[in-house]
Amino acid sequence: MLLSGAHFAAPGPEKIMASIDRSLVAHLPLFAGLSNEDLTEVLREARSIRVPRNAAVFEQGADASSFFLLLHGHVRATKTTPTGDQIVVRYVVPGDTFGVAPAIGLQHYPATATAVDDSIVLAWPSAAWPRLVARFPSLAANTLQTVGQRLQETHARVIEMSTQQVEQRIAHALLRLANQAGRKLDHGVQIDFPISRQDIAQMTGTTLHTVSRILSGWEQLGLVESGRQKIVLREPHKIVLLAEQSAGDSASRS
Amino acid sequence: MLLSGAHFAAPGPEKIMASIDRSLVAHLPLFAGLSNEDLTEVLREARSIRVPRNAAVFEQGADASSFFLLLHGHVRATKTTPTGDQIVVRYVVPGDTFGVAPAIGLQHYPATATAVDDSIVLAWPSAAWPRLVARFPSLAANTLQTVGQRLQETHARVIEMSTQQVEQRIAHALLRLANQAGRKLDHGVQIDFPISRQDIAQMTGTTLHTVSRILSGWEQLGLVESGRQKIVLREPHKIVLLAEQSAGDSASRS
DNA sequence: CGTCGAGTTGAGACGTCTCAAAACCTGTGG
DNA sequence: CCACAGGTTTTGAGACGTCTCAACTCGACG
Repeated sequence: MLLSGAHFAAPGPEKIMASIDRSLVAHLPLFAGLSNEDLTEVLREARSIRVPRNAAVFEQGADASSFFLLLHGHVRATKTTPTGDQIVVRYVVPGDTFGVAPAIGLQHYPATATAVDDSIVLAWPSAAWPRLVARFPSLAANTLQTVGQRLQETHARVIEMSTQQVEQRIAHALLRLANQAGRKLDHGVQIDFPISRQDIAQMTGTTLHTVSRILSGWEQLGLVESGRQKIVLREPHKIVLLAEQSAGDSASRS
Repeated sequence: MLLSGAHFAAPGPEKIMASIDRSLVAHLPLFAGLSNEDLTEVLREARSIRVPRNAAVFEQGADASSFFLLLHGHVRATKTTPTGDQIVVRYVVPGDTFGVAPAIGLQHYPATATAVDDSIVLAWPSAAWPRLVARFPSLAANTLQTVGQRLQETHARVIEMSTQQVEQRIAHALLRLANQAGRKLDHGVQIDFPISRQDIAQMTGTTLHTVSRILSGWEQLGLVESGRQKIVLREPHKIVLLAEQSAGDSASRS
């Protein structure tokens, strides 16, 4: 399962030969501390790839042949257990690195990355990592910071799952998504990519049924407006209150 | 809340002036790729500190003045939420780094570290990190790998909490602890530091009551032998089976 | 127009939590 | 050396949140 060639032939991601727009990426955390020339040198080794909606960038367990930076679109990282259960690890937003298995010493991708939107990614061959790091040590330092932050976020998720009930967890998840990928509308904030109840269930450790019930409830109260793979937060502030609500104090019962 | 001085005055950790035994640490992942002289130089900046049982190495939210390497003993890292809920992030075993907040760009410790055993730690001042990394880039690369691994482990924990029920999660937790800190006895494997039902509950996202009930059940079946802050796995293999058991297939009902 | 994925909703089962009380163990101070 | 104090563990009983199972609706797309 190499990145290029056969694997990408079927669903259709394709290389784009245009040179990469440096102004788009220069400010990213990954490249902090690099000069303009350094950046050019780093980017020279990357290819830009179009990934159509619902196509996989890489699959869990496959050989970690590349690491990536998302330029445009949205990518969902999921893990599947031997028993077939699946969870959503995170949603990748533009500017994020992902699939950094080579950097953390993994031979194989620990998750599957799927474009949920038509997306554009930069891809470096894994072999480039040690070379680039040797030449530009701040790449390692920057990536360390990023991975450290993700570790903190994942701990936060563990805490949520340990101490909060489903409604609070869903509220948190939606607020996080709205912050990362919210599109401001006049009647609220829309999560700017297709997302199903199932996806939310896999982010919060519950079932799509429970998610559906809770969102239906919120819709009744006018907190959200949701449809097929679409969610708009109409009252973000009230959802924040829901999220912070501790197990004891329940709301008015309609 | 600085590391030295007043903070450590009360419970009694004390500096040990003996030079650090290099043979003990030379093989650790953190130091991979360093020459003997490099190692000497790195160790020169560290102090060795004795931390008595139940004393804190650092507190969540405190200024991240140092980062650490555990030489001897065991340290529990915990996080407390604003509402007072607490979870166990992990148990640190000898050879592990911890409190690496400076490396991942955090100004304050995201968790509290408490010695559960009389322990000995190496401490470097935070200010040393950028200097050491500049001089020995493999430190950053090695730490990146370590943090990456921890991220994987934490994801595994999220998956467990999403897909398994309490009994399986406890089984997994105990097996992990036994692997990391198991002392082999003739009648089983003992977890080699004091650990309460409460601790296990905070590792697995449940209550001490449920942990107690389940361990009592296991004790009936002869799988474990447990007492006050003590657990011996008598039948590790059978516990592995329990851990792998999916939600559907329940055991024989006595 | 039929099919299929996404969402909704009800009813009941079940695992775990909560509340409560008691027994137990261990280190400490009288 | 004993008794007490405080943390740990056990166990019961009932409440409750969420899952499971099941059926149905809706809308998009070929």
